[in-house]
Amino acid sequence: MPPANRNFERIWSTVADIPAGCVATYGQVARLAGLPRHARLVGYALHATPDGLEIPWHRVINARGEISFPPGSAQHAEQRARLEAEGVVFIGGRVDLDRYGWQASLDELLWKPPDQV
DNA sequence: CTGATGACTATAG
DNA sequence: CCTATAGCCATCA
Repeated sequence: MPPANRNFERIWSTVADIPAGCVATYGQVARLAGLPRHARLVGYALHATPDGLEIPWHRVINARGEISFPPGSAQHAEQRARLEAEGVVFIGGRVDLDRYGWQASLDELLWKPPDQV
């Protein structure tokens, strides 16, 4: 169990707070998780998500509003399918972040387990 | 230990 | 729209 797992837990927790029908960028998740400038770590954390931990990973996309998986890959197709199932519309392979971007409310940010505050 | 890699971002030209 | 640069961190060879 690497010590870095603590950062990963924060990231997973933040991703879990993303409501259905919304999307968040890697940098946004990192910032809300208390890890600014660590967008890359978010991607790595999601990649290293342990089996059994179910989080809405598909609601995390890059800053351009596009899926970061290579087009044509199974993961890309699955992520897009999951988002579209939640009502997210893709235009030209991109999502309108102004419309679907998650804007965390104060309540959501404060809604964290005591040991993480 | 060192260097490369990755589901990244922001800024600048 | 593109490329180049720099920053950041965990993991792996």
